[in-house]
Amino acid sequence: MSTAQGAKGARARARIEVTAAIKDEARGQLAAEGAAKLSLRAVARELGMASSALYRYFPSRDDLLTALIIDAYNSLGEAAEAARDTAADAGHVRRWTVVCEAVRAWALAHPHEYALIYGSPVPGYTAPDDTIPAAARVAYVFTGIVRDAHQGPGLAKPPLPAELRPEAHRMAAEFAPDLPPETVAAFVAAWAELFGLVGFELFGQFNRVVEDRETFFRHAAERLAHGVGLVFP
Amino acid sequence: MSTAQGAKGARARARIEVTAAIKDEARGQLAAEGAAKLSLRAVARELGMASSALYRYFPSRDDLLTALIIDAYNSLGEAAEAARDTAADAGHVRRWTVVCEAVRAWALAHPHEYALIYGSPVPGYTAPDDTIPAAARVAYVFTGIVRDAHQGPGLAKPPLPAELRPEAHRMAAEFAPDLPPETVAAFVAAWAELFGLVGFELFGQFNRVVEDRETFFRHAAERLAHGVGLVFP
DNA sequence: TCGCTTTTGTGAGCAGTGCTCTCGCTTGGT
DNA sequence: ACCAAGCGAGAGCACTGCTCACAAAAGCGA
Repeated sequence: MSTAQGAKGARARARIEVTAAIKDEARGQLAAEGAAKLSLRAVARELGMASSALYRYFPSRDDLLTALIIDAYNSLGEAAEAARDTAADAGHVRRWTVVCEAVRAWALAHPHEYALIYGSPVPGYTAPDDTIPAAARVAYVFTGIVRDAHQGPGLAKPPLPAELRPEAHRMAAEFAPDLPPETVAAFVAAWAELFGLVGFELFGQFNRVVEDRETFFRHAAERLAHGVGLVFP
Repeated sequence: MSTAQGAKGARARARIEVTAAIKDEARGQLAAEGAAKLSLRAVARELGMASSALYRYFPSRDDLLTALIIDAYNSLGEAAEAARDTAADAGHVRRWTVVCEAVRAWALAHPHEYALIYGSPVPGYTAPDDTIPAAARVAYVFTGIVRDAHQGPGLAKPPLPAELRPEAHRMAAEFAPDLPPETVAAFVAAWAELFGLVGFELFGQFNRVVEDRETFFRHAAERLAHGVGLVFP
């Protein structure tokens, strides 16, 4: 037999350990210098291994980056979920804005990671499929709040122009059959608009324009909540 | 004296000519492959000059990039202005959405340029001062529409929470003393939110989510107009 | 236990990058 | 006609992502 250790052979355990070490070091460089300056050789150097050895774990630099992208999505998702849970028994609008503020806070704390996932997608044009579930986590937190409001008496239906009805019905049928189509359409827009607010602040578009960004953002988020139909505090 | 030619000596003319050629070639590479793959050496190669000669015109790669950034802002600004002029005598909401759609169309037509200016700012953290006036052009088109509505009877005042009043007054005093503070605050938010919508579509966040993006965007833009207080069609 | 295959790690090497420096040539102004 | 400034060329440095042939090492069936 063998060492009868934890599980699945020491070989496999070492592999995931080294993989994690590489990602950690890479994440550090990403946070410090940005995705553009993330260098495989520097990561290998810091880990005391030959640069070529790193290719046993990630077939290319882009693959390392997409791994970091997934981690970033999950980190942001966790932050959003944690914020939702701390405000579990507040009103719907309050819960919405609390999560919005958590997203903003995460972005300000991890600017380069945020740029990696919501800025220009550096590698190719279309995101790899692995990123989709991780990316959906934040959105899921928001839809959960909307869903709660819908089950209680806290959701007003936004107006839905006739021209947009087919698309709204399609989106609702596919992603949230239990929610009114007008709500789903309004939510998708608010979802994108929220990240417009965060991105503008983070990428310097608000420099010399918005000063008190904290309160500005909070009220913008509140207006987004109203736009989705969240009415009670 | 001199050659009595067009102006300021042939030397200077040649310089701006070569500078333009470099920018053109660089813009081509940017559009084709993205900012990450823009290579000074490739530009020089394509122009038939030594790569070191290029440094007579742009002290560094980042300087070339910021030149392209300014050009991109101006190109987007021109597109917005042109759109505004084509709808000169439509209602305020219609003019607003027409300009929004022009911004979106420009972004879809120049994805890498858009990513360069509204995606992650690649060079440093703060944008060079030269970019500010160019960046303001688009915003100025929108404020022009809002101002027109304000001078006519087409502008409703959005609600302004007490907490946001100081900031709204400050922004209004600084940028648009002729507009109500509540309008200015709502506009700044709508401005950022608009680019959230465009960015999400362009960067693939709407993949598998929004199908009929044209009409989805149009109505989202309309709702933004209403949020700012634009009421008449 | 032996032997074999698969997995890891190594170092050299290729093609490419941004950028610097020195060297000559051309040009503009005086 | 001279001299300084501007401009282009080439070599070179330090760095990058990535590939390849090769050597240890670990796992596993016999």
